[in-house]
Amino acid sequence: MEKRLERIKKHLHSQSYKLTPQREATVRVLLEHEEDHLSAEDVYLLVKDKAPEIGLATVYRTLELLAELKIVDKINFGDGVSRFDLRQEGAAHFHHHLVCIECGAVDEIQEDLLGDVEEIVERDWNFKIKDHRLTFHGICHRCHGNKETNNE
Amino acid sequence: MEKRLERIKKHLHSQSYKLTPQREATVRVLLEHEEDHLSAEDVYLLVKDKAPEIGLATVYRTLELLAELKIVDKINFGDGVSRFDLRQEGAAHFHHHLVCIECGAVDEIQEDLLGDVEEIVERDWNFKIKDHRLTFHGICHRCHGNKETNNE
DNA sequence: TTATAAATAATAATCATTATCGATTGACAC
DNA sequence: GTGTCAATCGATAATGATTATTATTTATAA
Repeated sequence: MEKRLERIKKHLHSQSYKLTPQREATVRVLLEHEEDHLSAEDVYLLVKDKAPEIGLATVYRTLELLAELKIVDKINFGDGVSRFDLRQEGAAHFHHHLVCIECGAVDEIQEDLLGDVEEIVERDWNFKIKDHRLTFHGICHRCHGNKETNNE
Repeated sequence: MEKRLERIKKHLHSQSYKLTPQREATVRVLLEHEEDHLSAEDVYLLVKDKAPEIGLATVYRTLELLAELKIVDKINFGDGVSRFDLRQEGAAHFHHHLVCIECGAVDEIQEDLLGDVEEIVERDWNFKIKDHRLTFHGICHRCHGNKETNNE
């Protein structure tokens, strides 16, 4: 964790940004909640535990900065808030998501899966892919197990 | 076009909803701008030409209703507004999008492409897929042609 | 026609996000 | 150390998309 923080610090410095205490506290929260998909408000509340004097605007500014540097990805599941997700270090592509329409859980798929599809899109549509967003909506394995869903 | 409108009318009636003049005007705008990805505000302004007395809230309500009935899909490209896209009649799956980071153009991919991927996800993650969202961000064929992009 | 529920227009309210602005901080020159 | 400058910050106002409210209108059917 300290290693990743150190690398993020270097990444910021390479772009002439500083890792201020507020930014560090924000990054730490993201590192500690890597599995979650926190909204800016969520992050704000968690950061306040570490740095009670931090302002909401600073959290927004920091998340925006981290997104710009591709350290986090800003995603939207259609519920009216943006969520922030740490990009896997060294991952060539942004991971995918499984959103359960029963319980609301969001699971991640780290596997690429889109290799062939991207090849087709680049060739047939002459489109140079820089990033992607893939989200499946459906019933997760937990809800799926709880009750038989034979309809449709 | 009238045929599709008629079918949408039937679809509404089957759920005990009426195709009021305001709703009809809204659907007509969507049919006439099938290629576009209009925001609620966009739709509102266009509908006002047909039905000047319509209220913004009615457009929102109508779009929400149409989304609920799966006649349109609500999508979000991360620019702060929801956009509404008519679902292709008879299409098993929602189509995909290519968003150009140069010019902002949004193109559609009607081909499925995800068949194999969905099979893997359903099997390996035990996730019952009901819907999906796939968007590629990159350089479209128009911008791609204008200047050589050899970086990266 | 009259009762009733659905739908509407106008507009107020909400909520996430962004902009503003004065204060603070840290790096560096002197 | 002190001054200067730019980056950053906290507080909060402003914005803008969306939703809720409410009184009114419309459609439907007895």
